[in-house]
Amino acid sequence: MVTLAEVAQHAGVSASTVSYVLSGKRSISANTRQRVERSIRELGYHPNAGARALASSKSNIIALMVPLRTDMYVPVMMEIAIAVATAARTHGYDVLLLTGEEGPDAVRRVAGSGLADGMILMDVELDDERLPLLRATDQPSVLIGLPADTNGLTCVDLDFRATGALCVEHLAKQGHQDIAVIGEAPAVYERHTGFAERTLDGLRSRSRELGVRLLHRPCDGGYDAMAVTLARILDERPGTTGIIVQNESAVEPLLALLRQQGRAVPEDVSVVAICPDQVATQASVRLTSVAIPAQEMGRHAVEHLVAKFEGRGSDEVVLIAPELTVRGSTGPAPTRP
Amino acid sequence: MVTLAEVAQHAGVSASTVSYVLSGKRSISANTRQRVERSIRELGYHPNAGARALASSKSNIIALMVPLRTDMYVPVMMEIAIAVATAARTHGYDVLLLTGEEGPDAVRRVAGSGLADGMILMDVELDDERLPLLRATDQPSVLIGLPADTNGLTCVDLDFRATGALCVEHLAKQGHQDIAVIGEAPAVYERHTGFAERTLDGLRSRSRELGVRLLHRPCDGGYDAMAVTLARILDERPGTTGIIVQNESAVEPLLALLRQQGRAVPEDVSVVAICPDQVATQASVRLTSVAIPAQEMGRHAVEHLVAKFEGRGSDEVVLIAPELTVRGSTGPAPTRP
DNA sequence: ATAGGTTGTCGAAGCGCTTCGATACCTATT
DNA sequence: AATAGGTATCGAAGCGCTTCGACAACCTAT
Repeated sequence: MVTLAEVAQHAGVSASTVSYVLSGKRSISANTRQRVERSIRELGYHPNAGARALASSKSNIIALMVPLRTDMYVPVMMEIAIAVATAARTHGYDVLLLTGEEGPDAVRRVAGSGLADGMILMDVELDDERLPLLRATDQPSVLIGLPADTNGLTCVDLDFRATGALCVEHLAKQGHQDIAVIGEAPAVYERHTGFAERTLDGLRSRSRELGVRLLHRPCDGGYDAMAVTLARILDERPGTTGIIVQNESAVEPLLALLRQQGRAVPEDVSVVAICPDQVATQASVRLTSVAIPAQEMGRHAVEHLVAKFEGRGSDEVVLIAPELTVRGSTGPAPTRP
Repeated sequence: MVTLAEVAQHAGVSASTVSYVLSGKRSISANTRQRVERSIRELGYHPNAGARALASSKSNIIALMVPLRTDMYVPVMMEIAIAVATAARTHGYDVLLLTGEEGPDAVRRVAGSGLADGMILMDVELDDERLPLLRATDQPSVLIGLPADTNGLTCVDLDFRATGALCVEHLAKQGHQDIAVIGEAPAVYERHTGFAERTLDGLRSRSRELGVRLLHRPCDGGYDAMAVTLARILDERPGTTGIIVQNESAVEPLLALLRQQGRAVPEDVSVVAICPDQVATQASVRLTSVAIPAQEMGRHAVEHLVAKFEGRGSDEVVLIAPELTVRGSTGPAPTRP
């Protein structure tokens, strides 16, 4: 294991000089810099992370807390996690993966031990139990998702309210009067996950404004649950011509069932999905959808956190504007007989 | 920030005593231990990770390298990653998330900086470019997946060869003579990912032994690709009565297409999937399947790595025996007219 | 010619912890 | 009674780095 001191000796300078070459915090003559850099290369030197952390009180690590649940939105979570890791590297940070398992204790452990310089929390609930701790330790942090009280917190999320509104608008504009919403699993609502409720909020208020009728039903993933939910919807509102789905694992079952019942998409029923683009383009019908911008969310989260490290951060809520991509699954409402 | 020294002072003992209470490496009287533990609680002390790493040359961190690609098997990857993180915690380790982005350099960086005590590599290719480096730095490591040359390496994986064999056996036992295999995306084979080739190997040799005919076609995920692939298969082998799928994102499209063509599952066609249980149970037909034991793989990987840290590790290849669960998608081959 | 700035380098202190003797006391064993 | 072996504790060194103050060497402006 090569140390700073060995590099210094090899280059014929003092240890501090090598350190300054590495950090650039003091000016170094071109000559010396080159000699040092050459020694570093020749000896294959890598600074020791622990020593660095100890001396500088900076670990260059960002903790990422992902939910333990694998019951929803897994690909999106994964994409966000990877986006976070990638973005973090471009700023010189590594990412520590914490699962929800430990719960709030993880916050305490990380903050207390100086393991990470800050943390990013995913899957934030409206009244998340980690938040009081986060506020107490003044650990720099960014949330992906929106809690009920965002006071003193920095949050990044898709604007799900606007997303809901956008979906309704798109269908209403095409003449749909009766719209059904197939939502997340009931458990998601029970847990008071913010995004689900906000989407619903956007859906409801916009449909009220536009004077269209809206029916919302939570739905577990999978074929069987979907069959029950769809039957119930069509029973209650036989005139439904527009469907909005917000549950990745309900998308394909829904399309299969519609097909099976002889309802053509988009001629008889229009379908709008809120899901990653990959799902929308790979489904059996190319779906008109609002994408979940996982990449962008991950990148934003990292950038805001790094900004905080550098003292230029501000507590703010960043809502990413939704974008609706029209594909083949929506069209004008069929004229009533 | 509370330090060891402060705890020591508060408890009226020396710093080293506190350290020994924490590590248990020397005997401490019950009395002293309790006093120290009380001080620790009262002051809310957390050992500083950096200092600890520096002094002990142990970071208590495991690096996990996940593939950057999100084109395949994402939920499985995620499940493994979470299983690794969870298992690591039970052994007192945290997990550092590295993306494939950096490639082999990440291995060098982590090994050189002492950031992690060892690493777990996922999505290992047959001739993986990270392996030479791994062998050069004697960084403790475990691979999830199997490279061509496992010499000097510890690997954990599902026994995909046995998996292939098991699928063929199950179908052959029910009288199926013409079996089609819908494989992973062509890109996966081009990349020479071990598991895909090993599955194929198992499928082929067992079908040869059992005297059944086998047709293998790679297939991208999604509906359109599946339609093309299925049409081609049924064109070449109209008598196909058994289908084995090894591509999560082809499962639902396949079932939809079969339904659409009036082929009943399992009366006309039997389908066996190689996929996580969740996919098998949530599909529109409850699928007979061989599960990918993500949890188990993650746990095994961690345990072997920790064993290496403690000097009781051995280089070995752990192949997890596949288990086939019979659900509703397979049955006796239809009798030929 | 001199005061005042820059620039480039060094030495030393110290970050918070682990760990290796050393020491002091106590209990068995001869 | 003298010795050996345990047990419980302390002090000090040192892990590899960052960073501060000092200082020499050189500019520039008066």
